[in-house]
Parts: sequence; C-alpha cells; structure tokens
Amino acid sequence: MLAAVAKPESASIRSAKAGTLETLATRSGISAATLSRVLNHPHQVRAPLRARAERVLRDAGYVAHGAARSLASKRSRTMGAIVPTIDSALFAGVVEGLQQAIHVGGYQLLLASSRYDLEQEASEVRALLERGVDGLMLIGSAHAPETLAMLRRHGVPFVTTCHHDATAAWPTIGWNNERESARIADYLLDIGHRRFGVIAGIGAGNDRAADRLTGFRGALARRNVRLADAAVLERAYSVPAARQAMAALLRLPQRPSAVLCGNDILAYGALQECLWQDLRVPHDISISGFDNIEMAAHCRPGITTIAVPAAEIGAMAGRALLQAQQSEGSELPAHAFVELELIVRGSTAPPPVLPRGAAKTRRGSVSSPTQAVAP
Amino acid sequence: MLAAVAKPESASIRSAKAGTLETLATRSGISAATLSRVLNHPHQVRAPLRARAERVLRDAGYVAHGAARSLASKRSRTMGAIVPTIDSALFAGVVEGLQQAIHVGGYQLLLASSRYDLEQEASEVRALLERGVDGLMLIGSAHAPETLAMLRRHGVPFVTTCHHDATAAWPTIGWNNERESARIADYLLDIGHRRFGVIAGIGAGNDRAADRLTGFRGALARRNVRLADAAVLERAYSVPAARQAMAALLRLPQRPSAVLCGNDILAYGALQECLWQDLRVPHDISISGFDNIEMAAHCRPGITTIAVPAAEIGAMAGRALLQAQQSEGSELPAHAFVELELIVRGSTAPPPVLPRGAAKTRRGSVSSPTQAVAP
DNA sequence: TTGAAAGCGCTAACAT
DNA sequence: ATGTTAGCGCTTTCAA
Repeated sequence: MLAAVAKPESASIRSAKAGTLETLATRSGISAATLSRVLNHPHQVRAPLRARAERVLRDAGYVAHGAARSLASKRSRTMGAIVPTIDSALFAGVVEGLQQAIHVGGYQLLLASSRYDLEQEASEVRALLERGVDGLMLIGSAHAPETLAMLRRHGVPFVTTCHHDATAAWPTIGWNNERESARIADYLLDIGHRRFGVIAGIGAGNDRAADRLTGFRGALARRNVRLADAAVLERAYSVPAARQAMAALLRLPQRPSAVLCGNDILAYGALQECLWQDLRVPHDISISGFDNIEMAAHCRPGITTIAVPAAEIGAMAGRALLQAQQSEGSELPAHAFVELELIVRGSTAPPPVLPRGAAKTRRGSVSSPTQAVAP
Repeated sequence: MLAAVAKPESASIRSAKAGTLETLATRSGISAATLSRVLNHPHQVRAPLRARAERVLRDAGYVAHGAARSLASKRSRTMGAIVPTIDSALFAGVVEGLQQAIHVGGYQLLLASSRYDLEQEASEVRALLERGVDGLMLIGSAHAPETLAMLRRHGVPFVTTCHHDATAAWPTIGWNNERESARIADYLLDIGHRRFGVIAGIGAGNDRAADRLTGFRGALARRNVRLADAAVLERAYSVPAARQAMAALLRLPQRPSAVLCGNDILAYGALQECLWQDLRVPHDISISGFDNIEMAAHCRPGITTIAVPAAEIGAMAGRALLQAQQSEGSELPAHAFVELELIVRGSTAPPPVLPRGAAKTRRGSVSSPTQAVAP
C-alpha cells in the first residue's frame, strides 16, 4: 500500500491559515508587537488588551515560528545533550531526568549520541551549536580539544556529568569514579579477598571506565595486593563480551576469588558465565558491578554495586543549565559532588576458606592476607 | 566552589569573531550568496571559487546559524520524536535507531517524552512543531484529537511506530500487537495450558498495551478457554508492580498454570516473585513476556517472548522521514509491517500433569483441556 | 556562474 | 501601555 507521509496540503512549512503574528495583527487590529508581548512578557500588556490578544491567538490556533523567534531573540529554548549511547540504562536515565528538568522551563531537548567516540562527539557538538542550543550537557571529562574550543568560542553554557573534576573550568555534576570504584575494591578486600580479576570497560575515550579501573588498581596497590596484567580485561559493555571475559578469568592458573567489574552489565555477564559453569556465586567467587541498574537488584544473586542516581544527575544538569539562562553572566554553584551508596547484595561474600587450595596458592600458605595473585 | 557555567565572554549568543556570512563576504570579497551556495548547493559554484570559499569558511571556523537558516529555507534539519518514556529498553532502542538513521541525512533529533499521557503528548507535539521539526515520530495509534489536528494543519510528515494500522491516514511502522500477543497465547494453549493469568500493561492511553491484552483475550476465547476477571491485572511497567500482581495471581483459588505478561519487565517481575515463593518456573508455572529486552535472554530461566527489533524500527522510521523530505509531496511506501519472532525460552513449558491437583480443580477432574479457571 | 536585494517571522528598541 | 520600525543571518529569486 502506498500513502503520502502526511504531506502538507500546501508546499509551505506552515499552512496558509495558520497565520503569522503580522497576519493576526492586521486581522485583529492588535499590533504584532503587542501580540508578541502577550506571548513573551504578558504583564507588560494591560489586562483587557491581553485578554483580547489571547483570544485572537487561541482562536487562530497560533503556533509560534521557532526559527524566527530564535533569530530575533537569540535564544532557541532548546538544550542539547550528547551521550555515548541512548541505549543504556544509565544514560537513558540521565537523559530522562534532564529532559524532565528542562521541560519545566519550557525547553526542549536536542539529543545526540557519540558512540563512545570523541571525534563523533565533536561533530555532534558542532551540529547542536549550529542548531543554536542554549545549553549543553556532555558526559565525562574526556573530550576532543576541538570540542572545548568550539564550546569556548560560542560561549554556550555547558556541564559535564557522571564524573567529578574540581579542576575543570566548567561545572561538573557527578562523582569521583576512581574513588567510588576503590570503595568497592576496599569492601572486597575488607571481607578477605586477595585474588582479584577485573573486567573493566574500554578506557580509550571513556574517562569513566578508565577512572574506575584506576580506582580498582589503586585500592589493591594500597593494600599490597598484586593484580596480574592477565587478570585485567577491558571489554565493551555487553553481556556476551563480559561472559567471554569471565570465562578467560576462570581459566587463569590462579583463579580470582573476586571479580571487579566496570559496570553492572559486565557484572551481570560475568555472573551468568559463572552460573553457566556451575560455579556458586558468591560461595565460589564474588562479583561486583557499578551503576545499580534495575537488573542488578533483580537478578539472582543480586549484584553488589554502587548506586548511581541517573535521573537525578540529569535533573541537576538540567537545572544548572536552566539557571545559566537566567543569570546572564552570573556565578553559579558548580562541580556538584554526588555521594554514591555502596549496595551490598548476594553476589559478594568472603572468599572460600581454601583449605584444600594448596595447589592454587603459590607457597601453599593457607592464610596470607597480603598474598597477591600470581601472574 | 563557585564558577560560571561556561559563560560567554560576550553577551551575544555567538562570539564577535565567529562571523556571519555577511562578515566573511566583505572580508573575503566573495558574496554572501556564493558562500551560502557553497554550503548548500556546492555544484552551483565553479570549482576555483568554491575552493576559495571553502577555505574562507574553514579558516574562519564558520558555524552556520541554524535559526537564520531555517527561517530562510523553511527547513530545520531537525526531526522530532515523542516516546512515552526514554527510560525503557524498547524506546531507548527505537530512539537510538532513529537518531542513527537521521544522522546520515544530517538531521538532529529533538526528543520529548509523554509519560504515557496523551495530553502531554499533544503539548510536546506543539512544542516540537514550534521548533520547526521537519518530521516527527510518535509511538502507537492512540493520540489526542488535538495532536492529529495540529499535525494535519502544519503538514509535517510523521509516522507512528510500534504498532500497525493499515487504516491510518499516515504511515505506521511496526507490528500488530493484538495478533502477536495472540500468538504467544496460542503457543501456550498448544503446549497444553488451560488456566491463565494475565499481567497486562495499563491500557488507558496506551494502545499497544490494550491491544496486547485484547490479543490474549481473543486467543483464549477462540479456544473456549475462560479467563476470569480476577485473573487479569493491569499494572505499570515496573518490576515491583509485576511482583505484586503475580503474588495476587498466586493467591487465586484456581492458580493459573501460565501467566501472560504485557511485556518483559512485567514477565521478569512475575518470574522473580515465583522464584521468591519457591515455585519452579516453568515446572510449576509458565510465564511469557513481550519485546525481548536484553534481560529476557539473560535471566534464569530465560523468558519466552516476542522479539521486537527496536533499533531497526527506529531506523525505518528515520529513513521514512528522511525520504519524505526529498520527495516533496510524492508517494511513499507506508504502513511497513514488521514480522516478529516468537522466542521460546525456559520460562514456559507444558503445564504440570496435576495428578494430585484434585483439590485445586473444581470438579476434581484430572484432565479437562478446555476447562477454564474459575473466577 | 556570480552578486545584489528582498524577505523569512519574530523580538526589542524606540517612539508616542 | 501600545504601536512603529529596524533588524536577527540566512537563502533565494532576480539581474547581470
């Protein structure tokens, strides 16, 4: 079956009837300027005239012409956001929160995705700048030099989220990924683990993934726990990739008693692989995640993780951007630091007592808390 | 710490240096018209001049002013999309696919969410129309009359996805929810189930949810299987809501041997509740979903469901919208019908033989295949 | 092929 | 408080 894709009856972008302010002005006797004022600064128009104008507008079914409006007012009433991918529980939550927040200010959201590629991000920034966004939200601290240059030149207010960087020249809204992931590692160390594996996100162009890995490494190093290179795997955030990585870790001569994952997707995949191989989690092996996506709470066992308030982060970004509109050139609280919560679930427990584990321990020692995993 | 949200050094939306075509024209000796042509219709300008113009543009770091451009050309190079919520694996996938598809045409995505509210949707449609979107994607067939009226008046090309309606005056891209859900019900009937429970999405303002429920009902009716009112629950798409619903179903005097769920989130919650109550799935009870979100494949047992190619749906919508731009007023293939696949996983199996189930069967009959669940 | 000129529809000074 | 006027920066006839 063939049908037009809802084609206009007139070639014009707006139907002839729809009318411009000019049209309505001549037709109603109220000047276009007043009509415009009623739309933008209602209290500047005295009540009776305003009421009349409102009726005229409503009766005509008037819909403003955004482009003309932006051109004249230098504001698009549109905010931009660029995320690595929309198809992620974390970023979808952030975007949803952002869009709800700017919505209350009458703003719309121009959304793009960078696919974890900083060049792509730069190109999207340019595209959104061309569309005249009044503000912009980006993810993380790693950006192409060109991105920052364009942003600076245009002077568009922007914030970055899901990380924290007190030294950044712009506001950041989020948490310290390195510190938080160190926290999970510390927790596992505290309950006795000494042999670790890591399934991290791919660090290239992804500061959050890189920082989380750095956090894992740092925490272990501070407790003199060695982490072999072969026990650290970087993988794309997908369940199959994580399963494959976990399978590799399980093949290591010194099987880890705990596997730190860069996010919950990776943790979930790791968990599935263990269950598949009839390993008991957490009895045989502990697994931790990051983000606290819905699945982490609902799978069995639940995944020990760090809870990230995705929607709230987005909402904070939205409010900051909104605020930047009003306070033209004024100072704003920046670098919002978000406290995260460690959520302990069933995927982690103290390591097995390894009584018969002599074969796996280098010196056959049964309890050497600072003993590291061999390469 | 206080810091400006990346405030412009100049009050203007664009830095003084950035330059307009006019500026560049006087500065370079090439007219603004030619510069514009180089940007929009390069082949209309002879190579040498074009090359020079391109250098001028590049050296100046020229970034077009979208509003001015839209005003003059009557095209915004922007597509709109309104989904019930972004924070859903299905819609996130659709949006991601849509944005990738329009990206190849140089279009950006203006995204809004309706929160499953048709009035809200109408308001967002209006906002996007004001922003001058060149095309629009909506979800489903249920829309406020006002929504359709505005769309018609503006003549903006639009498509609706995730449903199929051959009678619609605009293109629809998707599948027949009623038919597909009937398919799942038929499958469960085929393997022997006769006592059903249903956990449906909330049908008000959500044609997909309503259609799926209709499909379940229809399939059972055609096989003369009764479905008690008490065995049909409508719930928001959330795991806790689904768990609560499943708990209610399990309390029914005639416990269902199979529970049809409106989507995978509901199925997942239902599954969790069963596991929680130490029921074996599918041995004691079968559960089915819809959408085939990632979790459905990876939980244990996996959820029997209908696979929806979310990203592909979005991409199809994007391509249709793109096509509508070029073929001004021409005919387009519409009502794309997408075939879905039934994926059988571990959450469904033939019903228990109920040998000792006399207490639960009204007439104590052991095998009455067409016997329905009592109210 | 290129340039000059006329808007696109609105907002914001500027008058009154 | 309201109307008149002058652009906003671009695209697109229209001339040359």
